[in-house]
Amino acid sequence: MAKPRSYKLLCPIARGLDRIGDRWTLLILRDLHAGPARFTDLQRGLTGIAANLLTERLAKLVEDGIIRKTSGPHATTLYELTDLGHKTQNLIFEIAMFGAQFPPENDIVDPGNLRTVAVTLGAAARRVSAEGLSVSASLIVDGEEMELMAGDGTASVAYRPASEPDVVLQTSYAALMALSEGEISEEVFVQDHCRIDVKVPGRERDLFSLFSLILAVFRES
Amino acid sequence: MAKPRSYKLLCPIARGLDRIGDRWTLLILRDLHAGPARFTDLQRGLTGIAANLLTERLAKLVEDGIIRKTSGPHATTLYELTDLGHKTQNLIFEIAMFGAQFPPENDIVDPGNLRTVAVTLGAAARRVSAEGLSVSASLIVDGEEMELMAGDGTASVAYRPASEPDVVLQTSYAALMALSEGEISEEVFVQDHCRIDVKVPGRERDLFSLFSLILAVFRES
DNA sequence: CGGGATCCGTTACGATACTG
DNA sequence: CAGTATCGTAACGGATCCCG
Repeated sequence: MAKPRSYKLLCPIARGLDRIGDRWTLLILRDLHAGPARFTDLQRGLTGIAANLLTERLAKLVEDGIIRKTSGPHATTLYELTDLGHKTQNLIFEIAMFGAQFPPENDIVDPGNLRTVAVTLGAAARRVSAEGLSVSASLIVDGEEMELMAGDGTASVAYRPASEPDVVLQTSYAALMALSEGEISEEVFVQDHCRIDVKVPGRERDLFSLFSLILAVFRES
Repeated sequence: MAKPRSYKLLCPIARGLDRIGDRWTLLILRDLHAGPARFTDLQRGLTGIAANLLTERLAKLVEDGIIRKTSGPHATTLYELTDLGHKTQNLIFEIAMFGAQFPPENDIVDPGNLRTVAVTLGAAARRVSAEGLSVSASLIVDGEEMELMAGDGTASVAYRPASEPDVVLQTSYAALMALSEGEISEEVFVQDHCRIDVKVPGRERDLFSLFSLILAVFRES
């Protein structure tokens, strides 16, 4: 496989970049933070990464002990983070906080799935102090289901259908990004860009509060 | 300058990587966290980055508002972080924490200066709870002077000669890395790999305590 | 000597096509 | 679904040259 480029420096930053600094690598890890994924899940989430590159990156990540291959249902292969891989959590969050300060390109290409959304929201949710909030919500973005939860002072987002949600909130990726960019207010978002189905009356207020807190995480960057 | 490669994704992580994800870019920022630097300071600290690449990276970082050019003494040009650039602090620290877990390559090339050391130590020092410690030390690594301070519960490292140090500690880059890798103990480090000159008796104990705390930051990764 | 610009061989990437 | 193979293009790396 020919040895890849390396900085060959003793510096821990350079050593880290030698493992995760290649193009696409951090985005692959980003998607895996949403949970185990198949080759094609990753390929779709990364919008057009060449198959050979994805193969190469995955092989190197496995070799470095950052991810591993496992067997999923129907004899499929799944990739998942190892303990070492999970330690990129904060790192990826910090990149997201930094990157959120820059405007997007003019010609955006849409991802084939929304693992990115679950991961970004999840990273922010983990920083939120959700004291006094209690809600289990199903967040459906462009048809993809995520679970948003708050309780015991902490909040989290998972990339999977919610079980017994108090509130079901449907929206679009575009609206969600417009909200987080500050292009639309929370009021406009709720009024014009959401379909909300309250299963347990009153809990929608906790959901809105949680949304505000998550947004605040990005603003404070 | 031909538009550079971009992920063209809306994801904040991808947007961040579009600015700082290119090869060398994060290492350039790393060195600038030690303070303003000239073109050649950076070139030396990065051990063999091609001049055209450094030029290109610096231009893009300036364009994105992450660094700026200023005038130094003798009509020299200096590069320094903007406010936006300073926000990469945590990001770089997280990479260092992650990277410290991997072994170095077999054939290491030595950097031309030790900005990397000041930045890495400084990032760790900032996380330390230095309650009860008070010391101002001159840390001289392979002849390069840094200032290590603790007081008011916080600690810091600066890439500049110390003014009125309580303790002067001379050591080598190799010994320092062996210590942080756990290859030698703190006792062996102090005994065999340091020359210590105590100006204010007793303060050397605070310095050793501070060293222990900084090392602990890396171990907990 | 500091701060680049230019040139050119090598390597990595990106797109498409193809296979078990 | 999960990759491999091929190939044109873009980026990198090293060296040389230029200018104040």
